[in-house]
Amino acid sequence: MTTTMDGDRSGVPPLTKGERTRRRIMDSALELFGERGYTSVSLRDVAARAAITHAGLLHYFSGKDDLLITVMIDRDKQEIIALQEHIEQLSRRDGRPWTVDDVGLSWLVGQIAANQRRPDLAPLYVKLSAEATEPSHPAHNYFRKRYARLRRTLTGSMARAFATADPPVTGHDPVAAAAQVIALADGLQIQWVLDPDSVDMVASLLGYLRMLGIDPDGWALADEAAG
Amino acid sequence: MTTTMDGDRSGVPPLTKGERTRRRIMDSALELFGERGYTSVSLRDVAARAAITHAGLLHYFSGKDDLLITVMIDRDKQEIIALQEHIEQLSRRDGRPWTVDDVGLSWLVGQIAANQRRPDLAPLYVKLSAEATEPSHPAHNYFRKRYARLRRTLTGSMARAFATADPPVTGHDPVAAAAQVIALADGLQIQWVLDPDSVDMVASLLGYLRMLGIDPDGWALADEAAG
DNA sequence: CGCGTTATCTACCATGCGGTAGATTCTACG
DNA sequence: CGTAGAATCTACCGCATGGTAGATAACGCG
Repeated sequence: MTTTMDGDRSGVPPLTKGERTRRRIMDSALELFGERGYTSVSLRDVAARAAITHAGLLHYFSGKDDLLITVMIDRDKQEIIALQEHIEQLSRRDGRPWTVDDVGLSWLVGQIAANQRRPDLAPLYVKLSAEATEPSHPAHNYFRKRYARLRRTLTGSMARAFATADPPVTGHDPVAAAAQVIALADGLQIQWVLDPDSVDMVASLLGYLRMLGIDPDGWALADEAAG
Repeated sequence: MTTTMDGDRSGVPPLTKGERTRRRIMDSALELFGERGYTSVSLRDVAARAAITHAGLLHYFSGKDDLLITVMIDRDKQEIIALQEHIEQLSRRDGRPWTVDDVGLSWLVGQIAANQRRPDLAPLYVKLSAEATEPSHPAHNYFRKRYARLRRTLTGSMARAFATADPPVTGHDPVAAAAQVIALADGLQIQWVLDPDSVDMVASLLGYLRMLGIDPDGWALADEAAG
């Protein structure tokens, strides 16, 4: 259900047994949190999916909260790595150094497209970000920071897209547009997860960007999934 | 914390004791679900806020699920009534029969504005709609229907707004635009609930509508709250 | 006022929870 | 191959949960 046990790539880090188990736990946790949210998933649930006892799980994580934030931060790292690799790949292909500002928007759309095809992560973020709204939630601060970071990054991308559009876009505020495109992506995912036929997330996002004066038609949408 | 006990309006239905208790329970439930979501609120929590025992609560509702959907459907009824009253009031004022299509969009914006001022309902819908994403959730079907209804209603409003705009808007699909404006409202609320200073929901919504070619400047935004 | 109905309480149940303690099995390295 | 240390298990704790049973208290109508 998660990953095969012996899929070790040629030799470099032989990955001790404990590390493998830890990974298995984190994979299971990510799946289950996506399926049913944080609060209603028990440590025993996660442990069972990882073929372990819940006491065994607690050998690796100090508690349920620890498991959650560890998993989320790990997701972030993978996301950032994937984005950087994508940028490097593009730069190599075009013999030109692309930046985050250049590819941020197309990356966002690519992520949504990936979610729409292999629907694992969308429910995770939909459920968790809503739960984490409560200040006492263990992931509250994580999500505040995540959204702040996302807005910052996309503000840069938006400004860049405005500047390089043909004709250049002058009437819109990149800060507001960044928050708006994030909101749109989130809201679309809610409707889509509730009823996948009700809405075409990618088309809607691209339409929105075109409305802003940005032309996404030439984008090579990042096709690979996120991690 | 909820309503005062003797706020009975002049006489018509003297409201039996049981009915009053039932109302008190529903009010408490709505508050708590908004504060902490459905799953993590216990019947004892709700009962305590309603100054009753959890067993006493179960005299009125057959179970936790029953309580949830009863409360949500009740909210819907109040929402619809408030909308109709708003329409009638406008029609009386202008001596002209307004319809839902005429006021739908301004109503939506008014609701968001109300949420932004008195932040009770926004967290409720943010948390519940995310939880209800899971098909086994007791409110899953409720939310599917709610969103479908919302899209239908706003599609009409959108078409009307496009037609009556100056100049009339031709390039946009009312169906897609309806889903988009709902998504935008939802997504903005997530960011706003997480960090109220991060985003101006009303300004963002109005900006979006203007971008569509709709001019909301003349709207008399519905100022009163919803329930 | 009397009394049936309704509302509410106390007490209980089985279940599942997060977390801990300590015994036991397995791993991997010298 | 032996053994220290890591990994994992069994067993338990206290607590909260949703729900039930039945006794008791309050209401409100005749």
